Amino acid sequence: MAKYIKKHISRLEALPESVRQLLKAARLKQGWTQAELGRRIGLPQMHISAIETGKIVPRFDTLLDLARILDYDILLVPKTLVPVMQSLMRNQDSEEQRPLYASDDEIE
Amino acid sequence: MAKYIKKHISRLEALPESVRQLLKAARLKQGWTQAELGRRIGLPQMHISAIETGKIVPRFDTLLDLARILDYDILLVPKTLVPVMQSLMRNQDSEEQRPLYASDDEIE
DNA sequence: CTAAACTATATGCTATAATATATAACATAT
DNA sequence: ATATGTTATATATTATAGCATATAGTTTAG
Repeated sequence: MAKYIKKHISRLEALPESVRQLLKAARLKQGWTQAELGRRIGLPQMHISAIETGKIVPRFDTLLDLARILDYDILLVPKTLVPVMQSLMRNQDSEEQRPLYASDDEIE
Repeated sequence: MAKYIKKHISRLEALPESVRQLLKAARLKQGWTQAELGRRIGLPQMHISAIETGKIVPRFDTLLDLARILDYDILLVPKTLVPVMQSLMRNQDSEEQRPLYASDDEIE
């Protein structure tokens, strides 16, 4: 049976820049402060700051809470469909505002 | 300044069932055991099991590693686009196989 | 310029993801 | 039925997300 290779070397890296930018932009679009956003999902202001500045990588459920309160959702999609989805987001972009897609740049 | 409300009551719940089903299905599609999958991203078999069975909620970067090695990606998308994306995934579904989209059921 | 609002950083603590190892439970094949 | 491969559970430790509070910077409004 194959053993894992890495020995206690954390895989941890910061959230992708694009994700953090998007979260911040979405928060500002709602006109919320970090404290106001945190209040809505039960996180202290300090934590929102840490996430936006890349100090920590949130758990998946935390990111999902954040996304949803900010009118986003998180989808697991087959790689083959990613380009199509990106163009969809860029189009909506034209008629609205933001560079709305994320998770494009590498996390490592 | 508004204070957060919840006092140390964890927001933690299991990963959405649909996400866990998808991860497992994608792993099996590749013909990988939990140990083999874990080896590829540096996680012990036990951890893969815990994620698939909903014992833990992984960090975002962990889920991203998992998704990508399984030929998926994670997108943050505006809620307004979710229905379109879902139908896109269902269509590809017809010509391929899985109910490919996730994060639809609630986490709380 | 000063005050107020907001954001980033600091410290200590708690909960839990992640690491490591072992083994029980389950499935599959011979 | 037993050996083999696979998955789930158990225990212990370490790393870090998250909680709570305080405060130092930074930005914005008057």
